[in-house]
Amino acid sequence: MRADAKKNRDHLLAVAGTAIAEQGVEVSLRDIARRADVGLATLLRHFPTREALLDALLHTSFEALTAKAGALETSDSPDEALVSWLRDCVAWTTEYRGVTVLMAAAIEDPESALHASCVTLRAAGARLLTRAQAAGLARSDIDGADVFALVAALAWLGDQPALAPRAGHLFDVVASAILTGAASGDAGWVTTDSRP
Amino acid sequence: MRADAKKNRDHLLAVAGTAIAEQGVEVSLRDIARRADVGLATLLRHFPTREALLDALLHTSFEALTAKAGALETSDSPDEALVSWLRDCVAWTTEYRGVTVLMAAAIEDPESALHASCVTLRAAGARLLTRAQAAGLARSDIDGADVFALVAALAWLGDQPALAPRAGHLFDVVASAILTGAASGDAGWVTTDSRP
DNA sequence: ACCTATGTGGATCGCTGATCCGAATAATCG
DNA sequence: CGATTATTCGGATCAGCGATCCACATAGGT
Repeated sequence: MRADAKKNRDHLLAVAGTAIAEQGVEVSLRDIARRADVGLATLLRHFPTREALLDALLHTSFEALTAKAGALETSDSPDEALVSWLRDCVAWTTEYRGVTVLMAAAIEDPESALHASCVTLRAAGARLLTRAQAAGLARSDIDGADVFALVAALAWLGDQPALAPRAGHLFDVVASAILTGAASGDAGWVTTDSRP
Repeated sequence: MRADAKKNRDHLLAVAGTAIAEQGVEVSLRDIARRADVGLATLLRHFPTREALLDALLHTSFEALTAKAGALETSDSPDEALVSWLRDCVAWTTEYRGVTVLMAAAIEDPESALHASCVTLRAAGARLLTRAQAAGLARSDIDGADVFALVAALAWLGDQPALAPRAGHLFDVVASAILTGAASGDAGWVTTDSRP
């Protein structure tokens, strides 16, 4: 890659990160190009679609989440491992308002630039789920795709200004449904807030 | 209202219903106007915003759901009443792909044309929840807003092509979390599908 | 039959992402 | 170091969106 091209690419990624943090992933690509003092065509050549831009931007985040899942696979409490990883996933999406919709669309679209990352993430979650199920700590009538969908739904809640205040509490509610709660019926130990 | 205006208004509503059924609530307003052989300005004068159009279109559905909730309030099993009404709500949204996002935005925006309908719906659900809680059949650490958010999240799942196949099953999972399952721990009786 | 208040829709605006292509420039070769 | 070539750039343009304006048509009461 030519030096000026790489410079533009890196600069665009930096600017896109800022813009998305401010306005969410649906920010105007023209805005990003303007703020990077670059033509819109240049942005679109480096990243032909919004998904391609996001994939480049979120690649390290995806890797971090996947790595964390790998580390948790040897934890000695598979239920806590699963729930804490799911919580991390939901928490991570809050940094990229609107990303959930794109990921939900990408998981079944092999053409999407985000497809591979989403599939990897789902597989990582599935492994944690399977381990918890094997230990009898998670209900057995769900699979990795179910967990991915539940996390997506909870992440979407966090994206909706009117519903976001409930997202944390509802995560606990849903977590209590995933776990079989052999220890405690209301799964109080995963609760992070203290509403009645 | 002048007779020709009313004719246009009714015709627009009919055409909009068809178009939304085909393409979801984000269908181009220009398309609706075109298909109704009417200028875009005419559509926008009758319904200044997309929300206003939807409110007019969905008004009878909202009334039906609210009425059903009222009827269920005298049911002799508050838990079944709550869950079956929630299921109706989720099922209803599948007829209007994408409506969930608009409703989630409207519930806290008094300016939205959909605001009143959403608030009414939430209140109806809250009454059914309170009744189930009073009978000790629903967990006590959630309120009407939580249930509204959960239904919205499940409805959103049904809107995502990749996640929709799981929506029915995940409704049961979430329902089992809402109910205290005094009768059966895994709330198997609300399950409608038979996946392992 | 007229007259006015009401309704209409083509034209236009600013915005979106997509695409084209002449101009600019980095990298390479003589 | 200078010339050549392949790459990159970005202004211009296109079709689409919703919003708005206003000259024109017409329904309905007088």
